[in-house]
Amino acid sequence: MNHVNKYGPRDWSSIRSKGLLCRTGKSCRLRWVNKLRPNLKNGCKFSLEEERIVIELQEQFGNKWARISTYLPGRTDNDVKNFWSSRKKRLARMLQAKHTSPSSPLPAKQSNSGDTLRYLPLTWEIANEASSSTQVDEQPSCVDQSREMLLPPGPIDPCLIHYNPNLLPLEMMAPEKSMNVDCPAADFPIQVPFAPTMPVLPVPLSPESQELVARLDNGCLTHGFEQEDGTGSVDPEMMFSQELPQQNSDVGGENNLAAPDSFFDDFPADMFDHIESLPSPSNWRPIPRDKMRHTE
DNA sequence: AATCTCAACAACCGCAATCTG
DNA sequence: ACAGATTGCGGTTGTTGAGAT
Repeated sequence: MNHVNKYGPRDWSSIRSKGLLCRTGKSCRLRWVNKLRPNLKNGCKFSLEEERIVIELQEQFGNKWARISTYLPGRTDNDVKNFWSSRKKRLARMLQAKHTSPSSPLPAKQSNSGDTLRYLPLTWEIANEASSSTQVDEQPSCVDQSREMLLPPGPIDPCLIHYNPNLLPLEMMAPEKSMNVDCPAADFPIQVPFAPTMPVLPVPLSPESQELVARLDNGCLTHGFEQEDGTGSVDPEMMFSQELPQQNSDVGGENNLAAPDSFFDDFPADMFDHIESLPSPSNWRPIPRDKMRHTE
C-alpha cells in the first residue's frame, strides 16, 4: 500500500528490487488489483444484476474477463472469472447428473421452483452438450442449485432490459464517480448496463423467481423475441447489437476517452492520500490462528 | 462431533503485448 | 530493428469455510 501511495499502481518490479517484499512484482500487482485496490467489493456475492451482466457480456465478448469487469464496478477480472467458472462447474455437474439419471426427479430444492421449471426449454441444455466446449461455456445453466433458477443468456426479454446507451465502462468514468461504489451491489450509485424492472406480483417471490415468471409470461423462452407491439419476432443477435453499447467494440480503440492503463495516471497526485494506509506495527494485534488467512 | 461436498476465493503460471534502452 | 524487462490477461490449481450428511 505504501508503495502504491508513493509511486502509484505501477513499477511493481521495484517492490522486489527495493527489498520491500520477497514477492515478485507480478504477484504484488495481482494482489493490488484483486484485493488492495480501493472500492473493491470484497466479500460481496454477485448480485442477480451482476450475474446478468456477466452472462450477457460473456456471450458478447467471450472470456474477456478484464473487459467484462470494466462494466462491473468493484469487481475484478479475477472475480468475474471465478464466478463464471463456478457456474460452469455447477452446470457440468448438473448436466452429468441429468445424463446419468435422466428419469430421476430433481432435488427437492430445485423442484421447489415447482411448475415453472417444467416450462423451461430443457432442450437448450441438452443441445449445448453436443456443441463445442466454448459453446457450453457461453450457455450457463437454467437451473441453479443454490439459487432457484438462472436463465440462459439469451434470449432475454427486451422488456426487462433497459440499457443505458450513455453508460461507459467503469474505467472510462470520471474517477469521482467510479470511486463511490458501495456494497451491496443493489445500491449502485453507478448505473449498470442492464437494469431490469421486476414485475410486481401478489405473492412474495425471490427476484430470480419474479424474473423467471416475467419471462414465462412473455413466452420469450420458447418463442424468441417479440416486438414491443407483440408482432413478429426479433433476432436476438440483432437486438444485442442494438442494445449493447456501441462503444463496447471500441474499448481499447481510438474512440476511447481513456484506456484502462491511463486510468490511474489521470488521477490527481494526492488521490492515494485517501487510501487507508497500513497500521503501524505498534498497532498490530495478534490474529487468532483460526481467523488467520492470507494476511499480507 | 466428525466427515464430506461444494462454492467462493486467492494465488500461481504461462503467454502475449507493450515498453524501454 | 532488436532484445530484455515489464505489464496485463486468461487458465488453472490450491485453500478455506459453510452447509449437508
